[in-house]
Amino acid sequence: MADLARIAGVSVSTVSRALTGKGTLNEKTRERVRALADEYGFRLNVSAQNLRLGRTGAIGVLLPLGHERGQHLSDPFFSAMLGHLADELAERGYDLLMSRVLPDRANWLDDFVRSGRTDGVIVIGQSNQGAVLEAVGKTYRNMVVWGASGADLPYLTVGTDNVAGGALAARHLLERGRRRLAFFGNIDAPEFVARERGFLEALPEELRASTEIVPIHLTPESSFAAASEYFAAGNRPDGVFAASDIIGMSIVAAAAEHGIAVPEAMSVVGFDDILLARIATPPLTTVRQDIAEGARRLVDLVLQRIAGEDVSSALLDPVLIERGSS
Amino acid sequence: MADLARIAGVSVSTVSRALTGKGTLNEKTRERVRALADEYGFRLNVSAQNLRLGRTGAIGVLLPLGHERGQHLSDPFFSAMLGHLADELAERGYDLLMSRVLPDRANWLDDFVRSGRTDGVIVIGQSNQGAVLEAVGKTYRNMVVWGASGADLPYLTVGTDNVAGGALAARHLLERGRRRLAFFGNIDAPEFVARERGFLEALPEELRASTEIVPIHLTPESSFAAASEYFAAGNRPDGVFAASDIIGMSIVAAAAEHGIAVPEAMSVVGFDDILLARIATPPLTTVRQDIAEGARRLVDLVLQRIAGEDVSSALLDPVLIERGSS
DNA sequence: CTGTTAGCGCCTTCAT
DNA sequence: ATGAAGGCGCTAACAG
Repeated sequence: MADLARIAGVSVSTVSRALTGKGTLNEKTRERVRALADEYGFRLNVSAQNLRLGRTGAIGVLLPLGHERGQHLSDPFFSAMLGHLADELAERGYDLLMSRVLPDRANWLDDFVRSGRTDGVIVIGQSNQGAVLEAVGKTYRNMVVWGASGADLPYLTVGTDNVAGGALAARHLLERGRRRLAFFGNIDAPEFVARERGFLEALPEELRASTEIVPIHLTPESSFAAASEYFAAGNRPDGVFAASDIIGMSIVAAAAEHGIAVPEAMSVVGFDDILLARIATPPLTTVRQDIAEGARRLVDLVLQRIAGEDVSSALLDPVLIERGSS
Repeated sequence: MADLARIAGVSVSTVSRALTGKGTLNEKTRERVRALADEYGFRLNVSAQNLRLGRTGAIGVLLPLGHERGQHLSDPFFSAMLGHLADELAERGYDLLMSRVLPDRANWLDDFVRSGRTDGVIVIGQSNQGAVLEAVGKTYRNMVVWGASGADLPYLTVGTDNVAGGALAARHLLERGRRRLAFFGNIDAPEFVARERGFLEALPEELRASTEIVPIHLTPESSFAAASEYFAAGNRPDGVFAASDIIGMSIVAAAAEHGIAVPEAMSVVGFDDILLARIATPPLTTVRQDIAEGARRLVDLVLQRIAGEDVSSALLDPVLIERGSS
């Protein structure tokens, strides 16, 4: 900046005013300095600017991999979310600092927020880190979490109404005349627990008892293996609710291997409505989460918190999308 | 830092030395300062630290969306790459600054690298931005691009040998006795052009002329729509090479709708080997790219360039994975 | 072994 | 309308 000031024959503060557009400055001087800056390929150093302004201009997006090392980012749901977050943040002039974290140390989140690398934090998925989130949420305000909302959590959440989503799946399978039901899902993360609960609660009492809960991992390989094993053991449900589309697709593939026709002999309902659900064979019936809207809310909330505004958590409505698998 | 120095009764430089571990310091003083820092929840401000050190501690990962607005990040290949990059960078103490960019302005890349927000840049996919990459590559050194390698590009590349990959697909289909061939792919980005070229070159001359090139977009919906239209028009190839797994899965789905049995009546070969390829119905034969290795190389190269070392581009070998779709 | 000092590149109050 | 000066939070000579 000093160089440019010398070249333009003005002071550094004038250069600053010309390039940021802030403050009051003669229009001609401003134009002249800007032209010179372009000519010499000069740009303001954003890091220094941010240091001076007491901000970083970045929001951290953290993906805790607590329950599933392989899940996040291999699951199209999370990458779609990440893409939308990137777009939303860019639109508002913020950078997106991404971090996958293996929460081995209990203070991974605390370390991150106190390092001052970002102005706020969006955590995608509670995973099994509920305690950590609560602890940090009590003292750190600029944090929003994608996931299940809770009674009175000390942090903001944005998420789909998972209980309602589970109920949608249950009612759909009942309408299809299915009675031998099963739920496939990871029971470690609150989102999935809520889906299971909503599913069970919407069933008539006698079915609730007979419905099988199949604990499963969230990666394609392991959920396929688990489903395959399940069918190999002779289990023959006629209606399955999968806690994610990836699990749902794995179940369909495993069923094919065991000669179980979908949807004739067994209906499968997924969760998320990832883009691939539409081109699966057969196309997957699923409970849709509005990812774009979710990303928008997450960004809205964290920026409002940074601005010191008063905000509260958001709950999004799920929608059942009927396709060929049921 | 000044506060902590006062509390500990030492100077700020002593605090700095204690917390960074650099320089020489009495072990007792170091411990005392550290304990105090913990007690008061003090952490060094990474931004200020980096400003002083003349670095940012971050690498930019840019995804140009030139040819396909919807592609990147909805394609599991790119998100898998992103995940691996995040892991590799984290392991080396770097942050990952992610940016999806719609290259509407010609100087999107120039703006980014000169803003000084990152120490280096990894661009995922050349898209249709070859000219921009070349221009910036001439003056900016710390850039590595995932994609096709070129004669003498002024920037570093890491990528799969797409020509060899195309040839693998061609030979496989020939072995299966397929003769009515088709290639489905976007012909806008160099990676895909190279796959097509490798495919055609490996065919006997008479087949090369009869092979249909079907231009296609890379999102699941649009590639499904295009494939569906293609079959609806009465086309009946018996061997198809898809430029990506997503396209391949779309083709399988579209074929099912038109009563074309895969693999009996038609073999389909994809490209990438995304996790889902294994659980597709039928499981997808594909040309695997080693994403983890690719990410490692990308990070290696950009960090070596930053360190001023002499390095050169890397080309990875593709492998054919035979599964049920062929 | 530790303290003092001079910046990293920028913005902003206070003068003029 | 512009310039001078101080400082954001930190590190690295240079002294002592």
